[in-house]
Amino acid sequence: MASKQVNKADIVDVARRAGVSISTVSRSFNHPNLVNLATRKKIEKSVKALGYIRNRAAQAMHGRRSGTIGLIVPTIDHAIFAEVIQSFSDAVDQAGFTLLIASHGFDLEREYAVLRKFLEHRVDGVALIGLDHSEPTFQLLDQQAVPVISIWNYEEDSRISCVGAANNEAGELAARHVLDLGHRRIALVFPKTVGNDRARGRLEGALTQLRRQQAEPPEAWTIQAPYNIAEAKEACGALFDLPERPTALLCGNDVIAQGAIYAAVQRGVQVPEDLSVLGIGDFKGSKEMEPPLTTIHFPAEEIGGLAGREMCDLIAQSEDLKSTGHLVRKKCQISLAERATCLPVRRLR
Amino acid sequence: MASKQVNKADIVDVARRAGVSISTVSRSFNHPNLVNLATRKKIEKSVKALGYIRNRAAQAMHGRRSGTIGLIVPTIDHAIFAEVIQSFSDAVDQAGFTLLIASHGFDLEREYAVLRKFLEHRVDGVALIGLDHSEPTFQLLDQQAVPVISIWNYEEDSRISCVGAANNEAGELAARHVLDLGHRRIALVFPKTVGNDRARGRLEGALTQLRRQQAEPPEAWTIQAPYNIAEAKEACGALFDLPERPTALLCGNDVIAQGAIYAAVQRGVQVPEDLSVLGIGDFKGSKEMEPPLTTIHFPAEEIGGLAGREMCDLIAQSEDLKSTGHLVRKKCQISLAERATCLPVRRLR
DNA sequence: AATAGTAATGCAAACGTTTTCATAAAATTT
DNA sequence: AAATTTTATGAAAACGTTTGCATTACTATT
Repeated sequence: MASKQVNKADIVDVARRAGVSISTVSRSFNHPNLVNLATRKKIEKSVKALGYIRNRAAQAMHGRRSGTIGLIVPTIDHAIFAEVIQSFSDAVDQAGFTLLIASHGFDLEREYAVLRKFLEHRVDGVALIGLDHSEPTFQLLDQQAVPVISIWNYEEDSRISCVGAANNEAGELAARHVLDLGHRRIALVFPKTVGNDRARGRLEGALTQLRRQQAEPPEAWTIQAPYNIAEAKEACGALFDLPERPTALLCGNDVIAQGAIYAAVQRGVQVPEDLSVLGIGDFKGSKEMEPPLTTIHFPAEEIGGLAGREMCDLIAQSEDLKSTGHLVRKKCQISLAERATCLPVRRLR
Repeated sequence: MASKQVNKADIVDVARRAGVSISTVSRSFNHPNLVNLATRKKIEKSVKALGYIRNRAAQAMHGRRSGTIGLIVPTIDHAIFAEVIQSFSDAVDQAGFTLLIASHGFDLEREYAVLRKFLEHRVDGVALIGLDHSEPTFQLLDQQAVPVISIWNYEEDSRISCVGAANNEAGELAARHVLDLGHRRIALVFPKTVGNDRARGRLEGALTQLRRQQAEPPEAWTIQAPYNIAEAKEACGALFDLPERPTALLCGNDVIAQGAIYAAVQRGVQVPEDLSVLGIGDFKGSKEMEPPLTTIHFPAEEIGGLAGREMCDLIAQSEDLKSTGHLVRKKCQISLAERATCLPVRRLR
């Protein structure tokens, strides 16, 4: 209530109060070394007194960068994305950028719409999750020539720059582990794969490996579960109620694995004695579960951080526009985190 | 590689190509009804052909709103914030706003810095978590007269608008429940309370209630654990190794409760038979745990959504500046979610 | 047929900066 | 002491929009 005609101070006011021209004020922000120390002090004082805050929108209008980066994710509200968002955010924050975030709920058309919105705001760069995007999305990115990076997936022939891991390798690694433990009766629980190259890659990798060793699961043992504990628990429950039970369960991610384990506990199925469960992802908390979850470790924090820094580099490069549009691709290593939910299969019972 | 002199199209180009003035083009975007249908079509065609994307930075410069809202959270990477961020994001998205997000890692000075950054970007509104903020933060908000809302906490005499629940009530409710079950040997595990009014409120509420019934826990049974499964598990482990063990454990939030249960499982302590555990928050997955966690339900989604809509209203009001700066406060109801981790205390053994 | 409205458009100022160029003053070199 | 370089500043154009005002061409009213 106290202040009423607030919000007004602009660079002109600052200049007037300091008794200098606006050029000098602007310069004292952007190239302080070009202005006399005494003048700078006066300006600083004036800024303080007026509560002046620079207007980046006005700066951006000068072909200067907006200082923002847009991040588009399927959803914020999942352990794994939250982690990657956090580390990406920290990385670009450190470089002085401000992060715009939007989620599209696994809908590629909404992704396109969000991208357009971000471009209206003149983001300096765009980050997306995964490599599955609609054709219009790719075209828009190309046409606007905005620096772009894909997080989470690595593919050697990706259409845009990417920082991530190879999901098919994760699937393979997972399958190999349970096979190595002697399992042959293996079930698969994966999320829907359309428009989700992460899940698809993992599933394909796993299937390839299983086939190679003649352990492809029957139809009834390949089930779908969304990325969500409650439904995963339910779906796995149904699987356990089948007359024939597998000795090992390969899960598309740790959340599903968690659901599977809860479903098992509920039915008195002992993990790992009666059933081995393997996750993929190694989410926060997976290590601390009881029993600690055996899973494929994805270095989410590393991926997010690396992607953030790479994004900033890409933007810096696009500045001096000699950048011939070469793509950068970084592959992060995944690894098996052997913990307590997998056991060698019991000798022929 | 195909496109090189891209990125150029501005409103002038569009106007030229369509054979009209820029005013007309601008109008056809902002007040379509004022321009002839045929002209509009021509303009539309020109826009498509040139791949023109409006520049919001330039719009914002006209005193128009920037179309952005800034959300500042302690951290993105926690179940509870992720949920509230998601619903807040959805709500403001729906109203056409773009969300700027930054985290401060529970550091109130960084919070101030982030706020400044957001103000440079001329966000139309700011949302913060909780009501604990530094004095400079409050002053800046006041001085810049930017619409602001606090998410998560309700306080009837809050300094800024707020949408949330009363954390002290949650603490009270939690304490009352275990007391009602007959417990008297009750331990408390809470996160650090400095700069965190959520935790503080809960702890105070719980203590008040316990004192009222002469069940205040001894020093050794009031322990601190960060908001993090691994460390919570460790801290609770230490508690369980004490010679005297409580019969009930009141946890500052569900993550800590989860950690506590894991620590118990690890030591063969049966929950709920040997130990009742009560969480606060009702995070995603708490219901699905085995055993399902008894906890105080916080309607995170409701709070986030409500806050988002309220934020948009606040912005709309500040437009017609008759808004006499009155605060809005909304209290969301919490409730006890009785599930399986609490049992009445055994009769005098 | 003259007048008053209305609809559609254009012109130019404004928004808050940055930056190029010009200039004045001070410091350095001859 | 004159000439040159350096340092510090200001004036003004530019960035891409929106919008108030002016203008023109119709349409409806008398």
